[in-house]
Amino acid sequence: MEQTPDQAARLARRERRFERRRLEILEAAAQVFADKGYESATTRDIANAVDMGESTLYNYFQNKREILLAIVELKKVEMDEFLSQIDRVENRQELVELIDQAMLIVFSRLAYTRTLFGEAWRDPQVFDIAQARLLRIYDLLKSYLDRHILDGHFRPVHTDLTTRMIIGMFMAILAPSTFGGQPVPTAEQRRQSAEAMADLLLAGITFGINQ
Amino acid sequence: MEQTPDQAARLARRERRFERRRLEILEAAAQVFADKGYESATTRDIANAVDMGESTLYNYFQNKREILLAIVELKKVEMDEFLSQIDRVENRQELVELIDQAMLIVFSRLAYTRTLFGEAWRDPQVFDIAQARLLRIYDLLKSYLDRHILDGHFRPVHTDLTTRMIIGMFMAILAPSTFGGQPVPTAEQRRQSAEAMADLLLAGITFGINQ
Amino acid sequence: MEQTPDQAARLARRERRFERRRLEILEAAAQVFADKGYESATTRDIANAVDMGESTLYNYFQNKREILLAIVELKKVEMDEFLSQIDRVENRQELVELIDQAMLIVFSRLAYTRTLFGEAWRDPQVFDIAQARLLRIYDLLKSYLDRHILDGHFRPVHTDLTTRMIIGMFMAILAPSTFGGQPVPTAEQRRQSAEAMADLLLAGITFGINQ
Amino acid sequence: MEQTPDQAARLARRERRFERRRLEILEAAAQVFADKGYESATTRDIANAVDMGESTLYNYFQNKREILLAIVELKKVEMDEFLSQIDRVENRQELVELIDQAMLIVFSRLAYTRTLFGEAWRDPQVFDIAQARLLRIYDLLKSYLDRHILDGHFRPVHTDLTTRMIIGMFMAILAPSTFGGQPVPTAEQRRQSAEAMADLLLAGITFGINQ
DNA sequence: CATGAATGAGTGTTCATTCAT
DNA sequence: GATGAATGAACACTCATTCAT
Repeated sequence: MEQTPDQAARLARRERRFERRRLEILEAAAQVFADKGYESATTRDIANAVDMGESTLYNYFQNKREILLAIVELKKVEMDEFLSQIDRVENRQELVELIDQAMLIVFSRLAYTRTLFGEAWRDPQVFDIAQARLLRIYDLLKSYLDRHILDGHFRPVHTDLTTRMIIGMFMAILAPSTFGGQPVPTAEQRRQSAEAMADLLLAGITFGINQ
Repeated sequence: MEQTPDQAARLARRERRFERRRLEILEAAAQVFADKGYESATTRDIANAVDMGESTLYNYFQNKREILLAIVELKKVEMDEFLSQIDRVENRQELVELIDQAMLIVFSRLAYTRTLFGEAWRDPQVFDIAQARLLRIYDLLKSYLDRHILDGHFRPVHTDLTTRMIIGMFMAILAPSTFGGQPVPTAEQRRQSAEAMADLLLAGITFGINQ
Repeated sequence: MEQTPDQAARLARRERRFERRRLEILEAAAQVFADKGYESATTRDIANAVDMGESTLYNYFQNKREILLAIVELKKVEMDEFLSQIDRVENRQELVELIDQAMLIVFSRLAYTRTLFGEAWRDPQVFDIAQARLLRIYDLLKSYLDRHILDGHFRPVHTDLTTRMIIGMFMAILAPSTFGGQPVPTAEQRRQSAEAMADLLLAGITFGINQ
Repeated sequence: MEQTPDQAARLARRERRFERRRLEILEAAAQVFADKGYESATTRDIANAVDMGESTLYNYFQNKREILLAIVELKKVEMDEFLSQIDRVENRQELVELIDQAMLIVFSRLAYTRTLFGEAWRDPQVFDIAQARLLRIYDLLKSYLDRHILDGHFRPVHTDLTTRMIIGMFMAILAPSTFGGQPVPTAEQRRQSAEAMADLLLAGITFGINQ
């Protein structure tokens, strides 16, 4: 009851150890889920991947499903934060840069992405999270479009549908690596893809930018 | 050895009955798989959906997996055949029409599509089928682009990436109904989406069409 | 109600056809049971072996088990009848001949024998039949021994145990072909085996026959 | 990394517990297989016999078949070791003793024997094990015969066939208890059987031993 | 905190048998 | 008499989860 400072330190360390171990599990589980899908992945698979006993998992998570949810909630903000930079995009070059960086982020956590979208339409709760994430991105993009249509930079397109199509274009570029088992593109290829996307996108939504 | 006509007729009828029943099962199973995913769907679920005994399924299919494969192989050609009409597309109006019809086809078999793409990245065999289907579409679109770039109708874009992005745009439009649980759009909404897609697409790949 | 002669003939023919078909089934089923064992053999296996529909079997037998019982009851007498000749055996040469013929009989229906002894200790009813058959043989042999001990041809051995051991010797010779998957011996090999058995047997149960 | 002694002790105890439990299962399963046969015996039967949950079995064995194989491999050597004593047999009395002891060994594990021979001609792998065991015994006996024929103690019989027949005689004596459901013989009956066998056997393979 | 052991509730699949045609 | 189709009752096996240690 006394040794407060000592105890507190010990507790904090324990806490950190606990949190670190939790993350290890999530990392490994994300990979397993990405490979086999949530249903096909067994708790034994996960335990093996973290190199711990199966039952030990239950010291860190209530059940298998909670692991899934923890994964998909993880780093939920990162992309949003990054994408808020879109407001600073003022020319083609900056747009290319933004797309390029966004791709990099996705590739840096392929397993998470695969898991998220792989289970989203099975599991309503996961779906909600995926939707929320996409919605955040959707909002950023749409308001960007709206604004620049207003100020005359872009043609008056149907911003709802267009925003969705932009996301579709982006995912189509990522798809081969994310879902198709293709290797992650090199920096050069990534840049090329970003250029192509900016090209298709801009030449469609701006007046005669190419002329 | 004689009664050929009678026997043949009986055999043919049996054959048809068998095939019809098989299709009933596939229809129901596609719905179940679309709802729950292949792994979570049980043979009991399927049997209930067709309103037959669980074991009766095995008179029509060797095992659960064969049902999945039969579903994803089903109607494999329909979309390809339709899309070959793209060569006849010569102006914006015809493009809108084509997109509109393509959407209609997808919506007419939502369960199949969901099942196909839902399992594609779990199951290599399903993946191959999905890829083959997409590749056929990809080829049709890409050669269309290539041709019209040559004859000067389109800007010289990166046709590989652009083709993929076009598919991405299309899927982004379908996504809410296909994967998001949203209701299938009305004819009006469909037309509006087709217009928006043609708009974004053409204004990007043609020279100064808006000017 | 009238055409008695015609009807009777037709009925008799039908009866014969029926009996013939029953035997075909038993023949095929015996082979299947011999190969796979009763439990592992399926009614489908049997139906395939007779080249008929699975359900057609049930026009000839009440159920799978009845097929087994019909098999093991079949030809139950043949060996008994043959062995009653043992009373006429008066010298070594005739004994060799008898053993040789007995082996021939067993080899002529390997499948039946395998089935009978294969299921005998699983199925009490089959066991009873097997036991009854062996008992009949046992009785014939034992009374033969008893008689010839009385008349001084044989040493006064323990006839119960000795009879059983004689049967054991006989089965040991048959075992490789019957249970071991070895090919049925040639006439020459059979004769050699019969000689060896007579040799071991006689030199043991007669006084100084070799001296 | 340090507490080696403690950890090692705990591990060893666990190991022993595991092995003990494995044996319990094998013991019970052997009985079940002996009673019903491998195919008819269910995993539930086995589990009930060991008084554990059905699924718990699978913590000790990969599948039902592995239980069978573990049973038939168990104690594979015991009989061989014992029978190597045959070389020390020099007179009738010692032979009787040997046979008596061999019977005792068989009776001490009736369930194993029944299971082994009950499945041997169904399952090639079990067959191989049964054959190997018999072959070992065959070799010991045959070389014993060969040797004593050479040194003039035995008549020049056909040693291959004779060896097999000896095994047959032995099994014929065991058969009632092993396969026929008869009670295991008393020590007195066992001795009597051994005497009878030695009697039949010796009087056949030795020159005038009775005279 | 870690884990081996145990298990109930399912899962896909088999198979003998029935029945309408 | 022959059979395709249907099915209930099992069966071996899996797996997430619990619990004593």
